[in-house]
Amino acid sequence: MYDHLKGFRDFYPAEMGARREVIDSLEAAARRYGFREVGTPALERTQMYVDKSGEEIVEELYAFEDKGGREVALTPELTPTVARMVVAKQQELSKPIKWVSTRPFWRYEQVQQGRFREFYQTNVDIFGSSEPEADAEILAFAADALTDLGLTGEEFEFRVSHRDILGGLFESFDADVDTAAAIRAVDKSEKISHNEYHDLLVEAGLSYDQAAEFDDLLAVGEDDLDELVDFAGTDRVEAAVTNLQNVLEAAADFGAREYCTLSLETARGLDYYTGVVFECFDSTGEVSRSVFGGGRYDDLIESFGGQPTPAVGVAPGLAPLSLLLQRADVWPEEAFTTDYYVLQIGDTRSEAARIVRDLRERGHVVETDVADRSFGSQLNYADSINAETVVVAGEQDLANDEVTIKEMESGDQTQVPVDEFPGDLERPTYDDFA
RNA sequence: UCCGGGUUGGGGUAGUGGUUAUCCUUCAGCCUUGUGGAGGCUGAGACGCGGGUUCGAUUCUCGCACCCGGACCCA
Repeated sequence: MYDHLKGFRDFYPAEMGARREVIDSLEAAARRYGFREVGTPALERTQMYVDKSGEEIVEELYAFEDKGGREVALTPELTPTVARMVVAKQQELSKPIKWVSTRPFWRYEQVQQGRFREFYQTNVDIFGSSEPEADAEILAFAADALTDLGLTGEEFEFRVSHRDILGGLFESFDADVDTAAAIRAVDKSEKISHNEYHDLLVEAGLSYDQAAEFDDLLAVGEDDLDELVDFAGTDRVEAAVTNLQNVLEAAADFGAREYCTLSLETARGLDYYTGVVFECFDSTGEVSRSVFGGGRYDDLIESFGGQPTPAVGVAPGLAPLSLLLQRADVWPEEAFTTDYYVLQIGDTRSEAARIVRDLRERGHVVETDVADRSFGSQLNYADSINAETVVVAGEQDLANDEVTIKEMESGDQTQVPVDEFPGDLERPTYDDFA
């Protein structure tokens, strides 16, 4: 017996069926918006992640030297890869570029609830538009994806913020602020105490009075964003506030506004975000962590050597999403369904196979005996796979040129002439012959 | 990397420093070449791995692996 590796999981058919339904639903929502699927490698050069995130990131990677002496890593995220792809074909791709991809990623990190070392994410990105409609389309896609899965506005919320509002406010203080550190402090603010939060802001360069003032500013209501403009008095903050308002207005037209809450305390830890950022939370708070997040990252493509190309995206992870779906009791049922089981008894393979093939041609899920088992065992198996209808192709039935059609749920059955099954019927069941 | 709690047949469990490790369920076969969700019989299947203490360890102890939480981190 071998153990699996920590943070790597096996999915058996029942659970995999539920996962498949969720993934298909997410991707179907993306396809309706015209996001096109891309396929991407599992390995990239380690240097790409170091350039984007710094040398420390190597500790979090499955990184190694390949047999050709290249330093490579299992992809921990998709963004650098799609950025690389955009840069490589920048001229020939028509804008905006709208891509979707569901895939595993790997990070060497500590396992905890909703976090594994191998995990699946659906990445959805738009490249080439800085318009608020692009941000709003990402929000609308995310909202559709969640409501398609059976969630309602009672169960989740998008906490929407804007990096440039935060950065612009820090800039407007008469202090030498380490903006990145200050934004990280904001990102942590909900998890730590008030005093610890202020301490972090002071470490980033504010005075205690300024920290308190900043804290008050962030609590501003959705209708009072202009107060921030008045306070800062800079074009940067004014532009950022206008942009955020425009995104929310577009989101209203796109049907996503009702899921959005202004939450300037939401910052996302990541350095490369530049504009609107948002995180999806469980409204009941039972799932304590952010379920997923997204936002605008306008500088990344340029930093990868491309033409300046604005970008905005979101990446729901299946593991945290499943926590939310299970909490809301809309995780798909983990059970098989089978349309038909064709039961053979005696040497009836030839006729049974004909029936099986006819039914499969109609697109149904059909099983038959491949283990030479007894009548009782076959029926038992048909029950275990939740077969809806059992077609008994037994010697005795065929001797009369008949088959027996049995409805498993009720146990009712009837005889049908073998050449009338399935006949012209698309999906014949017991009721058609009773 | 750190903190806490775990690990006994496939799943859920009882128990013990000493004969054949308990029960439920599951699975397979048979009763039943003709009827599953009922019953009977038979069978399969476990002390996570390694070291130490001991005459003897599933039990005590140490290390490791894996699991469940949490901290840090979160691309």
